Amino acid sequence: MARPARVSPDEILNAAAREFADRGFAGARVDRIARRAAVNKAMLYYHFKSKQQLYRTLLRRMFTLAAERLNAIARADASPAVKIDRVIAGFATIIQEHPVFPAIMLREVAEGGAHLDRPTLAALASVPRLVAAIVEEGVASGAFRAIHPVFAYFSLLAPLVFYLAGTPIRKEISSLHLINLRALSAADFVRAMQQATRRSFAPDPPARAAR
Amino acid sequence: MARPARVSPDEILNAAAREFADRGFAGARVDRIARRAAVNKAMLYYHFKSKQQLYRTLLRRMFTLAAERLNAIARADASPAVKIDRVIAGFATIIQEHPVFPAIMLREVAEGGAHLDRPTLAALASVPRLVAAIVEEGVASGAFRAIHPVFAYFSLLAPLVFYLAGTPIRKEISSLHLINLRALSAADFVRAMQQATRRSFAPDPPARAAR
DNA sequence: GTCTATACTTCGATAGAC
DNA sequence: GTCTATCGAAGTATAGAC
Repeated sequence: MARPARVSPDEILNAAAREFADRGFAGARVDRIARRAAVNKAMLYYHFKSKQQLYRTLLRRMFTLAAERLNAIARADASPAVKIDRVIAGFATIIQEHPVFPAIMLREVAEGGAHLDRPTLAALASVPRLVAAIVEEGVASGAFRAIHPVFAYFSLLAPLVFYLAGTPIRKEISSLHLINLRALSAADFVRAMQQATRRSFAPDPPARAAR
Repeated sequence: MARPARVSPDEILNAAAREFADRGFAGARVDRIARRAAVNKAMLYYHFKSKQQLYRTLLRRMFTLAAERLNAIARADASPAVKIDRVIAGFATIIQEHPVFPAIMLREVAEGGAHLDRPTLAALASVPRLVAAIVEEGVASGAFRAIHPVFAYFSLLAPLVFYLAGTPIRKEISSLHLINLRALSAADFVRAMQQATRRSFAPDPPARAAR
């Protein structure tokens, strides 16, 4: 008694994610999302009341997923430095599992959150809050020097997102021979981020016989 | 014999910069650009043959300006570490002089350079090339540890752009009381970036009596 | 739940007078 | 160089049959 194959809203959301990542909210075409999901437009509007609501649902999911991963890292029994290593690797893992995330994040930052409602913004806000909690824990315990949690958040997340979202443009620039740069894989980039952050967050060695 | 006040293409470009920053290429409306520049649409099309050409002209200017500033820094007589401090401050200065830049950069990275032609991409590519030259100089002289130039470029630029472009969404999140974070001015952020980068790039102290 | 056809709107771009 | 008026294309969303 197999149920007839039903088009799940999930397939629409996946198609929407690719379209919004490629073209942004304004550039995304509802027709194209429907075609990518192998659904007709009316079906899409049956599951989601508008392009905007589809977008909000998608972003709320993204942010919630990231917050759940970060929450697991923050609650684990590990030193702040190890947690920060895991945060960096965790962001990279999420992005590799969902290659559309960086472009969507970049665009939404540029939009100033214009298409987001309160619950979506709340889901978004929990991401920096969790990172800040780890940083503050490390600063309080002396594992880190005095780092501003907001600075920590941006210096951790931004290079990863920028680098990974920038892969297409980097490929284009290098295929036009406009610049010749040594290869740098995503895994290399993560390791470089971890090394740089460990050095950047480390407390100063106490001045010899201070005071 | 004052010339009659003529609408300069520059005013159209300034209006276009704000519109493209606020809404992206796809979301930008030619009518709105014209209205913002106090010009009618036909006038705009008299100076620029299409929305795309207007966009390309704008971005080529942006990248060229940034490359010129970086070039002056790279050629100066200073240590690599000081040059990197100046690169960070220089990016921040350019952004403060042109507050529309971050959003446009974020969007263009997300677009994968889709709207750019070869000369515009060439202007863009010279920015990471100049940063890479400074980093490679520092690595070669022993002033820096072995830093990958591409990693250096992204870890310098991305946090600044992300942080400054994210100001509107940060204000919205904090005005909704979704998160309560200590203030962090742009100048503070620049100083934090400089400190973090100096620590991150510094060479390892030689192991005591190694070998 | 699923589809076709279409109403209504808005946009990029141009024609043509001055 | 500058303007008004408008065209044709393309977009979001819905009506209504099945």
